[in-house]
Amino acid sequence: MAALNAHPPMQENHLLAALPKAEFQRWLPQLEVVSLTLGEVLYESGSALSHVYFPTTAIVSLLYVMQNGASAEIAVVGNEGLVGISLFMGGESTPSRAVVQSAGHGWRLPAQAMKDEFNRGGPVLHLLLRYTQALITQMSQTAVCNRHHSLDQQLCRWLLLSLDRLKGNQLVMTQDLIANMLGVRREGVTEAALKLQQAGLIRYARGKIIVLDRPGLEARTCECYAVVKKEYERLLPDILAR
Amino acid sequence: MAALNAHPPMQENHLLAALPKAEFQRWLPQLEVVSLTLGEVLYESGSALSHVYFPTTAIVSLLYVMQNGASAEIAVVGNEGLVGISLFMGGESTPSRAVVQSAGHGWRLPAQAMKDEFNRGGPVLHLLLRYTQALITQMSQTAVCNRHHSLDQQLCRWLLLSLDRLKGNQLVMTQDLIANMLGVRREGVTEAALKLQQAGLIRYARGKIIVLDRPGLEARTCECYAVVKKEYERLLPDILAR
DNA sequence: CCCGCTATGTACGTTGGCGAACACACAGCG
DNA sequence: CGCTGTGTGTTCGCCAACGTACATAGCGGG
Repeated sequence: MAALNAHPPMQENHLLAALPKAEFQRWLPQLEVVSLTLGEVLYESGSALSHVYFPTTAIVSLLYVMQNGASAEIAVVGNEGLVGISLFMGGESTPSRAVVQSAGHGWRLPAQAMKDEFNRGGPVLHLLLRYTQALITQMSQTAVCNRHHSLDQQLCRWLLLSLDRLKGNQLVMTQDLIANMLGVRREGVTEAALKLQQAGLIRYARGKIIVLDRPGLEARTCECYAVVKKEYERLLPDILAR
Repeated sequence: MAALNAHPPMQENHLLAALPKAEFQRWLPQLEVVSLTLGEVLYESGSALSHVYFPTTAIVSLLYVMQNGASAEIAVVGNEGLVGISLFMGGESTPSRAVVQSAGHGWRLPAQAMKDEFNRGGPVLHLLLRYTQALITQMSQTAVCNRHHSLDQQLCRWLLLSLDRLKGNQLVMTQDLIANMLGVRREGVTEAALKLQQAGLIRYARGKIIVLDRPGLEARTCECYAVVKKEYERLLPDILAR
């Protein structure tokens, strides 16, 4: 773990941190720090992955982009997880796209190293699969939320999910970006955000959002947020104990 | 495979059929034919699974039921797959419910047998994970579809997905049931179904739907259906070659 | 310091799906 | 044979989100 500390600006990735020592040692020589810039595409729909990414301070969205250009977020990945599960699930690619939603850093590992490690079986395999199940829950709940909940509620859910994956209480994120993730109009996000600001829950200006009252957001969001959060805690207790 | 033929009324489950001989022989003594009745709950949200199910002539919906009783379908499983992936993914349970959406039969296998086989690694593990990735795609696409597409389009998608998992061109399914799956009002389904009937694509009465013009449905549905179908074919080519 | 760009705010008519209420019609049962 | 329950059709007002258009306001570079 000393190696991690050798990169002071890097926060940990909790999935990496939970690896048994032996496995981590095997990976270490191949792990590489990368800077992830806003809007950067880590992989494209249908293309084979060259690396898997373990975000530390960055957040990555899994996004589906429709033929007409409209988009919808499937799930979000931060320092609790990894981007590129299709590598070990066996598909090599997915119909979705991975986009950096919040700039920062992460580690990356060559695809082959990940596959080799996974195929050894053992604890790494089980850890990755439990993470994948948590991710599945997030995707399912996104489907439910898209069906039944108001934009106001979804915005709260989205802010909380993002906040959980960052340190501090500030998000660097324009309303236009959020609208793209949620798959709604920018104007809709403006109205919803205004309500939250007027209620004193958040404050924002030109792409910076500061969360003032987190419990207030939790009170306004739908059940989806709690369902996902509890499922991550249930499936990955060793990881999320911060 | 002779054992399957020993049950003439049973159609195959393609996932079972794709198992290597040695593995199949190990499972055989523990496989049990079960009759699945409409509305039967195979597992409940949050409860541990006692068996995994391999539908043959039945269709099973993975459903999330909200606190207020509203529901939304996450994905659908038929003779191409299995119900209970959380067993080998490591979570033992999920926040969703598995409900029989179309009565029929299936095989079931005790949970422990599935876990033991999975933990041997090898081809069964990879087969199951590829299936899981296909299921993930279906879930993702459900989220996208819920966000962006009209009820008319979603009804077509749903009919096609169900049809793909049955033989023949008839569905036994009330509009009320469909509304529950899609998470919409029954009246909405009535209106959408009327349009399809008036266009000569389907014919229905009191819980029986007959598809007259499948290409017509495909022309009316959104891209989601094709995305999911292609991904199943890509990930499970050995299985879906009927 | 001003210009232009980007981010946010506002307004207007439109629409798809909602909730509720009720009409009808067929099937199966006693 | 008529009754009852279940499945389907129809209506009406309502509202959230949409598409479009345009207004303001801060920020950064020339």
